[in-house]
Amino acid sequence: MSTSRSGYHHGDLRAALITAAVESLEAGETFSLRAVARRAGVSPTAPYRHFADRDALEAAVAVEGFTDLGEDLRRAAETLPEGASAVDEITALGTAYVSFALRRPAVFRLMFGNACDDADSERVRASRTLHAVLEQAVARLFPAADPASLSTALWSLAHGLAFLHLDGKLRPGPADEVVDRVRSSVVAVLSLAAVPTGR
Amino acid sequence: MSTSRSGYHHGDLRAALITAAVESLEAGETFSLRAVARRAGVSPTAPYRHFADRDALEAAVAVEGFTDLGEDLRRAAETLPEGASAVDEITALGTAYVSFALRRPAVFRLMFGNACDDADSERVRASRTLHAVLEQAVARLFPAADPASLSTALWSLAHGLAFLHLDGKLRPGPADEVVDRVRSSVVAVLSLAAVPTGR
DNA sequence: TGTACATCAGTGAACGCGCGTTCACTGATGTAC
DNA sequence: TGTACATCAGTGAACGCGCGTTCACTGATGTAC
Repeated sequence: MSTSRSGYHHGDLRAALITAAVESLEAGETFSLRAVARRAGVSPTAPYRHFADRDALEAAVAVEGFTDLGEDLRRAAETLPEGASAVDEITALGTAYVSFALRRPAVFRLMFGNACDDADSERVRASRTLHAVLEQAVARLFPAADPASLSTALWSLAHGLAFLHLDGKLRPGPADEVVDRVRSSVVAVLSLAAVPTGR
Repeated sequence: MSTSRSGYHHGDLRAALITAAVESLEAGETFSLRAVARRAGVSPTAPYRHFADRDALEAAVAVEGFTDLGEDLRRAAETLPEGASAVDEITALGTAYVSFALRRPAVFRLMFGNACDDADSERVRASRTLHAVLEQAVARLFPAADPASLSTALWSLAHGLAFLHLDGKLRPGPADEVVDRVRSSVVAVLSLAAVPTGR
């Protein structure tokens, strides 16, 4: 593959289109093949050399999003201080998840906001990888718990926090507050079992 | 307001349009003012007698959605058997929430899938009412816990479960399974505090 | 090293579509006298 | 009770828009000889 930029042959238009799509989304535009091409400085039909149709481009953007989110989570787990507790680690993962959603709302929506039933697409695989990573972390941190139920519950907690913030149902606030809210949600839920109930 | 159906004057087109919009969404169509008018059997411009623009109609649909969801939650809380535990009640509320999302996915998405920053709209108020109802239930069921943190956490848990099912990240399955999954998520999270960790 | 040529990766005009919205209009309704 | 008329709630033609996609095309590239 050539890397020259003659102006006609692009070099790596496929990657450039995905980047342009992400930029376009993050600029608040609605996703459209034409707008992406425009932003990449290319004719409206050029994307068809690299993607079968609009949906294929959208799927590629979603896959990139899942990859990025996965990296964020990995980084969050790696940069924990020595002696961090299990709750610290879960909080760190949850915070990374919610932060990603708030930092890149349109990409996050695109990743999750589609039914996308084609069972074996790269896109579905990317989301399953994410789930597996979380499940392994949960199994390691809470070896006595049922990893499937607990990872589903914790993923849902983070996912719900993310979307409720995104949709303005919970006030977004500065970055610090997000950490606090994630932590206090985790703590509230974890300490629940020890607390007397109203019945 | 007249209730005759002469064919020209509709009677209650406002309500009919909201109903048509809900039907249209539940039929899997993308939301559009023209499509809604078509479904209501009325010209494309008739809605403008009742709604300022497309967004106003959309907001009205969202408000109706919040009302319906609120009723579902109230009904779920009322129909609990005698002697149900706090966990039973939380599970029932969560199940009602997730069931609503699965039964009416497009309406649920419309209710939540928009930033909608106009702070004082009926729409925002409807969603706040929902939050308040949940917070009261939590305060009653778990009087010793911090109601704000805990209700946020539990709302997020249900909301995340709903969206992850909707988006195919967790397999939907039959209705029974949803109850099971909500219950096992709640239980997993509640019993976590009592379980030894991997650190 | 030079050249012919196949292939690749773009262009740009054109298509049909459904959309939101405007406008001047008109049929139906209900009220004042 | 009958009629004139204001108001209300629809119509339907028209607009401009951006979209996804097709098509025949052409410039650039790299390889075989």
